[in-house]
Amino acid sequence: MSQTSWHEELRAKGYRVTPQRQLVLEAVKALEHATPEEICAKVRETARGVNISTVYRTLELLEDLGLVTHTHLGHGAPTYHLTEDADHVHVVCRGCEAVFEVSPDLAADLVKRLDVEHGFVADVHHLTVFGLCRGCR
Amino acid sequence: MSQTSWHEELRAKGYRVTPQRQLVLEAVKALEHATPEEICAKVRETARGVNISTVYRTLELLEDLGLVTHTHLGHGAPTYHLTEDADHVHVVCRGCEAVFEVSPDLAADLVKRLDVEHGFVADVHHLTVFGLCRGCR
DNA sequence: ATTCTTGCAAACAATTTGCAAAGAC
DNA sequence: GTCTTTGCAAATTGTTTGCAAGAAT
Repeated sequence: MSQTSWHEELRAKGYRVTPQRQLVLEAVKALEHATPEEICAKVRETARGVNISTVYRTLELLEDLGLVTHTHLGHGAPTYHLTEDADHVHVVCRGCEAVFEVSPDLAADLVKRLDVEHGFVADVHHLTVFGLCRGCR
Repeated sequence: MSQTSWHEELRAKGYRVTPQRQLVLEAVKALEHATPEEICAKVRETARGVNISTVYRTLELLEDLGLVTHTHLGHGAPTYHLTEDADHVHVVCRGCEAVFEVSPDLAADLVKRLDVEHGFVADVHHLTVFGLCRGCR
């Protein structure tokens, strides 16, 4: 995904390329699994700030464009990451709150059976499995 | 699970059996997949109302006792149901918002591999798979 | 009588929205 | 210059908390 490709995709759809949108995308790329608040804080480290509502609006836009995705890793705010970095399933330990990333291959059988037996196409990348890790069980 | 068993379990732990707690549990049983607000509304259909904060506190207590569990079926509030009715995996269609319940057996392979390959004990009942159903894909 | 539980109102966290000013094209 | 986007403040939604009054044991 080159710089120019999403710039042009934006413009082609009548949207505009703004510094805020570039900064938010860069923050998502840099942070990995960041909440909107964290992304906002990261962007504010640079000179020009960005308002939290702009972060929300921008994340929604970037998600529509398919550049970022989000997951719910627990109770609070969702976390965002680049779609291209998203080839994993999230595993969250309820004991120590640790978040692991495992191969989507582990869920291959589940995905296949949902498709064959129910005609359902699962989005593995949004999947989060809760439970207890080795140290906590 | 008989009436008396959880009443006595409550008392044994120093808690008290109150009408509110009985009403909330009955509402969870009756509604299935209900949010705290919905449970509150259901209870208010009966003569004596229950405050929303009491609903939250009661659900937390009932969850500690293992009588109810919750899942996140989307963006908003979590949904609660009886633990004994919880032997299924939730599948949510992002197209039509429909919620399906499928056999936990579908996830057996995932659970086993998480255990064998990562020492992680997955809680299938809290699992929610997002994707597109037959009609929406 | 003691101690737990409730209701209420206020605090809190996460998110959304209306609208005028600023910016991209 | 036109039309989108931003910032700001206010409104919304979901949840928690402090505390005095009320209820269970």
